Amino acid sequence: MGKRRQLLKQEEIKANILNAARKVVAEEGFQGLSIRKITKLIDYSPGIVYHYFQNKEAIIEALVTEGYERILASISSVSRNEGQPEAEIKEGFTKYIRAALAAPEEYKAFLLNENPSVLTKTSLLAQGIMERSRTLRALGEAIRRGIEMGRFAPCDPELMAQVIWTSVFGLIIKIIIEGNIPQEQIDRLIEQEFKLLFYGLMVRNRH
Amino acid sequence: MGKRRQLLKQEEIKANILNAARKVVAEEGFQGLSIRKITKLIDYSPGIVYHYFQNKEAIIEALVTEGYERILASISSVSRNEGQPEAEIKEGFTKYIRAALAAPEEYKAFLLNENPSVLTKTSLLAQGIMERSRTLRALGEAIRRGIEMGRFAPCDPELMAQVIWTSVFGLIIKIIIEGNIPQEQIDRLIEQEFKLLFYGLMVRNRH
DNA sequence: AATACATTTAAACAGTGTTCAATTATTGAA
DNA sequence: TTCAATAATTGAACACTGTTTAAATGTATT
Repeated sequence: MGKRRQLLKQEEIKANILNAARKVVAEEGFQGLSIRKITKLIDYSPGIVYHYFQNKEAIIEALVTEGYERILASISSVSRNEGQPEAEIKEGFTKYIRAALAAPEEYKAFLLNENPSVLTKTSLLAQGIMERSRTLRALGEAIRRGIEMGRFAPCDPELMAQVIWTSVFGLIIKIIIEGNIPQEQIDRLIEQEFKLLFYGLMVRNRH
Repeated sequence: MGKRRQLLKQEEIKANILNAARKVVAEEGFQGLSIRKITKLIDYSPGIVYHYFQNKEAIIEALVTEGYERILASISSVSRNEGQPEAEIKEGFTKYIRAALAAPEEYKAFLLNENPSVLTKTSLLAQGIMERSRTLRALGEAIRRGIEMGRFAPCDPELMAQVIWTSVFGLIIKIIIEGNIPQEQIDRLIEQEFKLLFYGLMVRNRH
């Protein structure tokens, strides 16, 4: 039956739809995306979309997931720097922040989940939460190690991890929302953020 | 001509429209809001809205501004605690956080400005930025006072204010997005957040 | 070639925001 | 009170939106 070929073709058309969607979003943003615009771009009739996607949200979800996965991938590329927990934490989050800032629309869309016509709170949110908890665990362990090494003051590592995550989170959103912040100031903000957080973590009575 | 009465009536109808809009939003959320639903509720025809508001966004903006103004009002009620900058900062932000969490939809909508079909980046955003910068200034001054009093380590007060604001910001968004976090844990998060931030601010060599 | 199956379409449905000429209600002056 | 002017309101229309579905087309397999 040539089923393999058929499957390939299906994937091809799915990709075409997503490509067209990407194009529309790139030009008019998520709110400018419509099924008819997509199908006009690939010379199909509107109905076709519903043979390859369940609905419009599924398309948006695919696009957003794409961007968010790029961000998540940047986390997993963080090398375990066994020696210095501060460096590991800082490096990891800096990468995360930069990745998030590189795909602001998708990051925002991901956050705005369950909000005005963006996403349903299904797979993507679940995935994000899972991935976040994984990051939180890694962060918590790094803090725990810092405490054991005597670099950080005694504290609840998991709670501290949440607090740090939260701060990073706010930093990203702030930068995205504010928009047009010069790179130089972004760097300073990141630098100061970690400085403050690490000072807060570190044991007292140090230089 | 009874112009005063006319003005009153206009305001009355405007209020009716907004009330109806509030009702729809309360039941179906912002994405469920439509002009026809509003006018059906007050027994008018759809066109009437455009004699009292420029467009749908103006209605949404009015609703969101309302919620956000409540939040901002909570800031201005913070008493200047000249003696203890930490207490002043903590009290102020705690109030702000609680107010934001009390009107999560509006707070989110305000943030999501320029995002999917929520708001235009006009008055509201400008207002938010102004109000924020005012808060930032107050926060910066509190930090400066803390430094002068020898409680905080020397630093750039304005930059530190931004960093702290950012963290608070992240905390709020996190709690709103996550949803269904027990009050008890929210309190712990707030408590820890400030603990970490203040530890970071405080001078070294202290108990 | 005929049948079975997958793909694609066109049209329709119910809804959206918005505009505008026409209608109705209200007002102030004669 | 009547009449003209003005303001308020309507209803229909326009150009969209997402989604469904019967019908038509295309494509393999027997």
